[in-house]
Amino acid sequence: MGHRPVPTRRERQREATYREIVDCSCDLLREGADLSLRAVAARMGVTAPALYRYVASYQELVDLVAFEVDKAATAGFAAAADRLPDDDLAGRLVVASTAFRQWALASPREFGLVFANPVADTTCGHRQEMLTLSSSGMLMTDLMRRIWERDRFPIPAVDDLTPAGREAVLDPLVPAETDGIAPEDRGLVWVFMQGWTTLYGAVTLEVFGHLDPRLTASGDMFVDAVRRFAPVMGLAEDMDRLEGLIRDQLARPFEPVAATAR
Amino acid sequence: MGHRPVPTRRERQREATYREIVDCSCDLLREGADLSLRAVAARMGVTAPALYRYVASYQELVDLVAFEVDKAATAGFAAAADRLPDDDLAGRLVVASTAFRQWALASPREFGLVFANPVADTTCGHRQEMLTLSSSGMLMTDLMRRIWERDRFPIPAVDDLTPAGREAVLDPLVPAETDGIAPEDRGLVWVFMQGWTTLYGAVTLEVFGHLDPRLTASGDMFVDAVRRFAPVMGLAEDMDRLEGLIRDQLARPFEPVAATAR
DNA sequence: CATCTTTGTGAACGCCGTTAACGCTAAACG
DNA sequence: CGTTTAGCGTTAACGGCGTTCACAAAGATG
Repeated sequence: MGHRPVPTRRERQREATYREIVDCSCDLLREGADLSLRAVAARMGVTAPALYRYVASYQELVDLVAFEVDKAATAGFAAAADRLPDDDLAGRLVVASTAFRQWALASPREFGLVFANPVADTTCGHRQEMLTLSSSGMLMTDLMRRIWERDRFPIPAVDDLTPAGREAVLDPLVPAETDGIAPEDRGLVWVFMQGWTTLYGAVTLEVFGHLDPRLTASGDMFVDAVRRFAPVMGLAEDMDRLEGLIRDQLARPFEPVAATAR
Repeated sequence: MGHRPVPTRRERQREATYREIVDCSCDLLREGADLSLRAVAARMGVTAPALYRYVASYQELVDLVAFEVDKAATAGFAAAADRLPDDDLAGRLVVASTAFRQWALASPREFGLVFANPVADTTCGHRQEMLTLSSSGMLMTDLMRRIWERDRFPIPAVDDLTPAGREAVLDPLVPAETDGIAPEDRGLVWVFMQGWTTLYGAVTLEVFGHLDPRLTASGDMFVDAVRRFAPVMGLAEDMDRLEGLIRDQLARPFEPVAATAR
């Protein structure tokens, strides 16, 4: 299996071009310009139609960039969590979530690309992978799973879920880390979704400017949302300490992890 | 004051044109086409530059349409709530919220226009009105306020809020119905915001396709989100009945209220 | 060598927002 | 009443966008 079919010269060339496309796109976004085939092409020193050898349409470029942006941002969230000891799982979770919020507020364009983009056609039969492009979602759900494995906080019984809920947790569309979760414990996946709903809601509200700017500046409503969700994961007792960690993370500017080669 | 400065002929003409612009824009959105000055102009039997006599830019057209779309949609939510007795405030609230969700899912383009639009510049000093364009938000907060006036469910004390929270509830930017709320009861406004965060989050998540389609189809996660918020408003006891109302509303297709003349 | 595939180019099409200079027409004014 | 003027619409044009197509250079393949 892993015998890696040695890339031919052309294949390497092609992959390098792909990376250049993504890099130029990210540069454009970072500079506040808006993403366009022509702009990317120009920056690469190439004409626009050339890009059609690599992406089939503008939308495909957007999807490609969104995927990479999400991956890069997630690395940043993980790095923020790494400031804490390995065994402080709850701390890592709230810090990663806070880093997510700060990234979103600092890079609304990128956030919109990844999370407020009409994610693929709902009618495209091939079991739309990347419901959430998953990279960042995965980080959070993984931490939640490990907290549960340690604390065994109460989760809904699979039989108590609605039929659609049962289906969704037993055979999830998002390719999360659910494989290691026993069928009878799949109520945990429901908690994943509750948490994701809460986090996504709080952050999106702020990014789109539908919250009082003073609260967005202070982060108080975000903290409140986390506080209200904490009991679901049995973290009520720990919450005062956790709020400290959140506030601490809120104080430092979000720093993206440097793009690693390869 | 109310002596209505009888509109001159020109003024009536001008206002009629404004309405035609909005109407044509809505038609375009409804048909799945995308909103553009040229398309609107063409549909009006006019050339594009003519529209610049009415809106200063494309963005201004978007804002104008968003405002009207929100107003019209809100009328639909209110109509849905009107299917219930006047004194069933909690029922009206959940039904209106459910209608909001259904509208959003049925008209994602319009929803995006109103609620996922980089709402004005945050740097524009003039105390950005319409943080949420407010029409629909107003409907919900009004119902919440009336429920509280009747039930007096517990609300946070103003002094328990964070400094930014205090400022935000005492001198709110959103021109809500807060005027009638005594300063010492302004903790209620905090509950408004919590509710808005929850509702906005649940709906946006679904509209942007970041939830398992089976759950979006069944509405189970939406119901769950409402269930988790209900206790905050002291509606836990009533929640089984309310879920019935939600499911009932989920079953009927959302019908926009017919545009009334004037 | 000849052949075929891959990758880029230039020109063009149709759409977009926006600006400018120019008429027409209906209200406003003396 | 006639004359002025402000409001509204026009045509023409600019630059930018995604996208298509026919074609040329360059690389890999036999």
